[in-house]
Amino acid sequence: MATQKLTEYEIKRLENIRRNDEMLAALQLHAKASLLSNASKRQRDGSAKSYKVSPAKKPKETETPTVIRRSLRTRGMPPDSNCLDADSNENSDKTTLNQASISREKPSPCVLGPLKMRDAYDGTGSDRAFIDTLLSFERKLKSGVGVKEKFDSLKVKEEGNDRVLCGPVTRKVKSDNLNCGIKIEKREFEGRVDLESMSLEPENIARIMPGRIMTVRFLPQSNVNIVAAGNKLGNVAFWNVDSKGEKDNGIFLYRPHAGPISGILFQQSCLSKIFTSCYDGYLRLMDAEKEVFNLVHSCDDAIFCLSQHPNDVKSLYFGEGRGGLSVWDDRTGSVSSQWTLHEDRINTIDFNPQNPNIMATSSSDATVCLWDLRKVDAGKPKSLKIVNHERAVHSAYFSPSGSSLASTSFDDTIGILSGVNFEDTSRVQHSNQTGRWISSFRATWGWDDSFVYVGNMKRGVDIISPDQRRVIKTLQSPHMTAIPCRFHAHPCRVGMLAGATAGGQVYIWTSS
DNA sequence: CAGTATATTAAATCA
DNA sequence: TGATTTCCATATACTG
Repeated sequence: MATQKLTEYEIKRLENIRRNDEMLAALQLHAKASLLSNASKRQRDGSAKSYKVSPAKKPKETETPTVIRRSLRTRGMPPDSNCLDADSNENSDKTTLNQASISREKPSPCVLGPLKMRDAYDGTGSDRAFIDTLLSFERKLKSGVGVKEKFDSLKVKEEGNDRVLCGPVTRKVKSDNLNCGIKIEKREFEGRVDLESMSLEPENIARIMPGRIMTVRFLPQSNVNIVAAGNKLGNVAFWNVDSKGEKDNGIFLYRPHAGPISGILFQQSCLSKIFTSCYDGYLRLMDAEKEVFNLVHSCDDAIFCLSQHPNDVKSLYFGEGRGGLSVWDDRTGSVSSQWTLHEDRINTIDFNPQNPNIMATSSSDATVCLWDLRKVDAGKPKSLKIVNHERAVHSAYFSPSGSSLASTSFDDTIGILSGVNFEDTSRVQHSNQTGRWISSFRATWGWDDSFVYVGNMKRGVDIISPDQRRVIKTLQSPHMTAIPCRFHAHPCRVGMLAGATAGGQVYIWTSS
């Protein structure tokens, strides 16, 4: 065919253009370029991407030099203030409810070294109040207040007064018979939630950032309702849910990264330091004391997930590239271990609360694996157990007691793994076809082992009982105008559930 | 088999 | 209101 050669040429060319585009983005020239161009042109930046290649649309740049990403990394650009297009951005969206003064522009992630929070902050005013809030928690922690609080805000409901409640709060588990070394003991829990009382109040809804939210996390502190979320554009936003009517409605948006945020990690022991990971290959540490996003690690591969060992908070575990898992040691400031555990990207890493030596990974290679950290050495890692799904697995989380594991897969099932040695597997049918624009669903545990929460394509939150193996209730609300796809249950507050959408909204369900 | 092209999907934005 | 754009997800159907 005559067009064949042309197509190949086109492909090569577009690839060059794409890489050039990446370079431009990294160099922060995009923002400047678009500032130079007409303001009405709302940064149609993506015109040169390889999406829907139409030969008619020739980008301006014809001959693009090949640019090596590597060299950019090493070129430490100073955190120049002009990184951020100082768009005070017409505050036209004064619409309903809570809205941050969001610049819907693409962010301008820039700095390849430490990044001052002031420079990363995207807002008209000051983020002083927010920083001070974080520091006040820190002071409180140091003075010993509130460290051990858990589930203090809500008394456990009376037993048996609700037919919907079904799962036993405690499980009978024998602690012998450990043929694979997984020891899960019985544990009492009091995180029982009254599903019927869960509601979504309009004031607990906010659009806190532009773009698709990848991850949402509560700050792990009782009597504090702050969520952090990361989106596809590399932004991290904080929302103090209780500061209504205040400036910016308590929403603070930062731009520390240049790609999708794959993980946000609060540290129970130090609330002023927050880790973030990104597809751009960077691991940053936001330090509210020093008011900086430090660059703690960078790699060439994308970081797809981030987790922290419960008993060793100095060890960060993150999924890197195709099947890689790395451990970053905060003491030495370097990667201490690196394994290839899967054949495709690792989507989540989770540790068993009862036995933190047991780690679960979920992967796009359609498997969930359990690992014993004591046995995963430098050699060829061998998993304790493999759970096979039909398609990519997007999450695998241990239940609060540690006696179950819930995995969510593109094969339209949610897998439940339970039993003394996790020998029992069961499946719950659930449609997980999110398509391209909605972040994949991840069944997320609540406050005890009774339920997992997972979004559905009809703008609802399906609540699944692993014991009954079915959806027992769906949270719905006329206020929920988009599909909630990522969730987090407040670690200290039973019944408070955050759901995040592809449009930057966060819904906070509360229980009376 | 490795690389690639494409349909799919929802929501924000644009005209 | 309707049409357009988003565009590092995935499975499938292709090509060389």
